[in-house]
Amino acid sequence: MSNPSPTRRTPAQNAVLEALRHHRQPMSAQVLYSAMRSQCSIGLATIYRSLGVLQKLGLIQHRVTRKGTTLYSLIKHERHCMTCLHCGQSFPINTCPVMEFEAELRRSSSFKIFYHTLEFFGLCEPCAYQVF
Amino acid sequence: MSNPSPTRRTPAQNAVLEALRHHRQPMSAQVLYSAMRSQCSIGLATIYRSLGVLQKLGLIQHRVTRKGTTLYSLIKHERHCMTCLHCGQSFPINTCPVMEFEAELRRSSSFKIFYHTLEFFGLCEPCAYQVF
DNA sequence: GTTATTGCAAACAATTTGCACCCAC
DNA sequence: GTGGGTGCAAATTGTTTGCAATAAC
Repeated sequence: MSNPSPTRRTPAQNAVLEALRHHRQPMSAQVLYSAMRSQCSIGLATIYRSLGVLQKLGLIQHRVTRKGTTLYSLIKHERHCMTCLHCGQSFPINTCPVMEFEAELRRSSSFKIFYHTLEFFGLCEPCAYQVF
Repeated sequence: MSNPSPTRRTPAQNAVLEALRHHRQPMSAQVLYSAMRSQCSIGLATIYRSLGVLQKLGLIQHRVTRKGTTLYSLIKHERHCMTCLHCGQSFPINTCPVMEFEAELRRSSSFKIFYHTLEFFGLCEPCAYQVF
């Protein structure tokens, strides 16, 4: 649960951040690994460790896919979605109904909020028809 | 991704449902396993399979913890939370700011929504102080 | 009797940990 | 020289799959 308490930003952390900035979309650690691998030399473990720190710095956000893979991205591009429990496909939602609530929560609680995840689950039209 | 298309409710599925109903709180497959094990004889794989089907029937919901474990519970007891990225503790939130949005989404889209998850991430007060 | 369900064990995949090496200060 | 940062490989953990035995209808 606890990474070593960071002192300053390390080269690896910067590299990971840069990669995320460059690719502009949520990526898993493993994908980051193969993507960065071609450029510099970095270990998978280091990527995981860096992601952990960057998250605690409030710089990146995550979401967990249906298969259990964690995707990381720069904070801001909040994009929520509806995910089908059958085919696993995710359909993006372009609005966020939680912004105001989050602001309110920030004011009223001592918890330091960086980001949130919102996901709807159910069946997409084809699957709803097909499954039962 | 895809379980076999269910025909009717199986004994195992009913047992899992009953266990969830009885324990009244989100449980992982593994915990369900050891809990049910003492009562009846059931395999872990069967539990996973049953959970998958029950989910598609719109009977249970899930959320993934910070450690990657999936917790299942009966649909309704929606309880969202704020999770600390450092210590991993989750603090429940008692209201849900998404209900109305979900209803709207149901009307406007052909996706069949069963439930949603909402989670805020950041640092709890002690950790925010301690980490940096 | 045929088909779907189940349990077990093996397989898988994502992530974490132990440890030696190395670099910066 | 000391301490944190890094890479590698091994270990861990949650989940899925293959398959033979079984139960349901």
